[in-house]
Amino acid sequence: MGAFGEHGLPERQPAGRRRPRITISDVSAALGLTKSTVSRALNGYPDISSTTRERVRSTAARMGYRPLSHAQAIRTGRARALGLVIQIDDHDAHRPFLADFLAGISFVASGEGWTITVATADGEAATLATMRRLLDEHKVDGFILPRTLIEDPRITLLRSQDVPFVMFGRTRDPAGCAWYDIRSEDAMADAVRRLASVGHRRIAFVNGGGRYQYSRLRLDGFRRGLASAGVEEDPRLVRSDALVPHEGEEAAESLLALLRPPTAVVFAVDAAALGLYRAVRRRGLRVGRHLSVIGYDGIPDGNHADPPLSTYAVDIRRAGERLARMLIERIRGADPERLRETAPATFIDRGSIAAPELGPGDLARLLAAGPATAQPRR
Amino acid sequence: MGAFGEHGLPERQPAGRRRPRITISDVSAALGLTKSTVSRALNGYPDISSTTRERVRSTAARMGYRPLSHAQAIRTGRARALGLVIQIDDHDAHRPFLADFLAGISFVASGEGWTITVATADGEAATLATMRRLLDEHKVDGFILPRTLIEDPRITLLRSQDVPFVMFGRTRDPAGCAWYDIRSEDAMADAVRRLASVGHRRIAFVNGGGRYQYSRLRLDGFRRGLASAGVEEDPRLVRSDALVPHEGEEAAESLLALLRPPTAVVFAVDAAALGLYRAVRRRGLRVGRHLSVIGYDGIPDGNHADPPLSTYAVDIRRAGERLARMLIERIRGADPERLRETAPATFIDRGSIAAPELGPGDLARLLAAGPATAQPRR
DNA sequence: TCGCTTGCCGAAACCGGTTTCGGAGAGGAT
DNA sequence: ATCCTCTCCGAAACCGGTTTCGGCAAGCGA
Repeated sequence: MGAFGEHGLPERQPAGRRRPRITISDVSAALGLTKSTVSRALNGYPDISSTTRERVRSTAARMGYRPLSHAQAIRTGRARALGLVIQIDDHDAHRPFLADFLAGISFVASGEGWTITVATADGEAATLATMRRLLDEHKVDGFILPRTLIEDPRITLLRSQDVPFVMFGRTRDPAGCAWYDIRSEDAMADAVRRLASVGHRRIAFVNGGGRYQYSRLRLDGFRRGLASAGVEEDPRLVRSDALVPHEGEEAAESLLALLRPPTAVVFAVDAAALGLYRAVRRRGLRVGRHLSVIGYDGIPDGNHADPPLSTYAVDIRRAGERLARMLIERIRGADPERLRETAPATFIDRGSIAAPELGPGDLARLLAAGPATAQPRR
Repeated sequence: MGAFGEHGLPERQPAGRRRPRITISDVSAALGLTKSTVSRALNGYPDISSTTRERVRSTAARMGYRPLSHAQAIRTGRARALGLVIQIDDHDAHRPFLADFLAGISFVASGEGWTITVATADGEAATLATMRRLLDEHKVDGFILPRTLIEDPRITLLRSQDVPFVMFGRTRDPAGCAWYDIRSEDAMADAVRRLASVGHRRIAFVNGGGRYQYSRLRLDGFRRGLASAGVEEDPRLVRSDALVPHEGEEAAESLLALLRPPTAVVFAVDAAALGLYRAVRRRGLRVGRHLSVIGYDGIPDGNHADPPLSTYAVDIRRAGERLARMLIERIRGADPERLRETAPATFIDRGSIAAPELGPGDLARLLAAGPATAQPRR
């Protein structure tokens, strides 16, 4: 009795009958303790006896008490929220997977009673401004940084403010950084080896954006693949900055215009690889038969190309899960250098690669014949 | 001088040199007023003289003061956050556009100093539980509901708790509901008229999921299109519950197996329409030539089909903007019945429709010849 | 001139938590 | 028996705001 006596019957229901939350005062009153004791018990302070601690824990749980995160935030400064700022002007192969990525983050965050605050921003400056605002207003306790750059101003900002963060991707200067990343460099190397193993010797590489750390890694992987397959690298077969179909198409055009064109092309980005289809189709040729292609990312669009694009799929939901887990640990004080993980991508063969039907010479002649010979094969 | 005297030099920098936020006390001290006066001035209370109000406003602005939303929330119960719960097991044609949707919401929300809290949930029960949790913890002030159902338990929940919300889509019982929606029913009618105008008389319709309100509307639109084109409806040409390529493929198969198959198919969902391509290709026929197709949604995948899928595109960023705006107004007390908007979708002709080359009879004979005649046309 | 509104602001309580400080009581050593 | 040290909890301040309440002064009518 009297547990709610101090409150004078809470009949202040705004309009709807939301049941009135139970507060820490309710719990303390029910236990005959003070708020401070309950608070310290629940937060594991050492000056509370284990008997009391357990008693508090169990009745708090039984009463369904959960502290109001922003009421705590006002004192502790921590909102129990993970921040994610998505730069929309940016190319982002992950965009089709954003829902999966969020699902992974949300799954872990919800389990820990944390929430996710997302924002979008147009341009690098706006991204930084948004992050600053979120920090300034204590809306988030840390950030997940998608698509890290070789030199990333976000990292500079967060480091200077001493704000916890985890990166999806690596960066040049890893000091104090925690990350989760897919070893796409291994995928590139694997792609080259696969192509070489069925007979390709002229293998081209079309890379992604130069500012991204992954581009550097994937180029390295491509070269490693060539080396391990015993194929000498030909610099004329390398292109870069192809992120969207249009750019991929241009790269493909310039490759096909070579005197000795490649018989296979490895793309660092699926979306760019789809551009090659257009170039090939325009010439009346067929991907997979006349020209082998491998992409990376596993975007769903690739499934509907003809033939479907062979690629490396990324488990992006798991990436979200791991990143959320790591960020929470990081916020709780874990050493960032201990929070570093990578995972492999998975090859999916959908039919866009095959043994070379023609040598580069024959292919060149076929191409030289021009689009004229190759009209709509309807 | 002395404006910060009470504070005794704020040298409590946690670790990084985050500049110490300026609080309402800083502002009031600088003005020689009390916190309460500053608070009421900024919140537009009538018992503050307009001179004082302006003086407070301007110095607050000059000092860069912005109230801590969770400090206000503890008293007001409002967190200045918009909630978005994404049900991931759900089919969602909007998924590829999630980033755009968020961009729209974020653009408006940021402009007003609000934030977005997103969560994902697996299944209807989990969605409701998540919403309840967010409400219980006062994490959000209202919700944007994507993909509304004919009977939507989320609406029931929010109505009963008197929580503000806006729907992306309509619902059966609109009492107390605010919404933004695309008039996809008009798009379906337009699709039929387009097909009829180039000579199609046997036009099929493959609808989406039966629980969604949009399915009901799109079927109505399809029928309206037939009526206005003077084509009699044939119930054998209507399918439903096709949301993904696989289901669309099945629907296409059963339509093509008819004694008098359609010469054109309208799909309520792009993703399902892509399934038809597979069925048609397997028969050695060609979309656009032998069978016309129109989809809806404007998903990017459709661009890479061969021929690209003609469809109706939705400006989903704008949807996000409008919904955010409406939700904020709703939270501020606007009448929901006043917050209702619809917008048209835009037809994009990419080449998957044409005048019927064959009558249904000829098409049937061609189909009856079986896939044997129609092997890989490589 | 007096009393009564009215306009305007300060004082203080309050929201739901956290954290500091101090003291009561138990136990051990002397 | 006295003193000292821990252990454990209560009291109260605090975080950064909002809101209630009351009072002072000016303005007004009588």
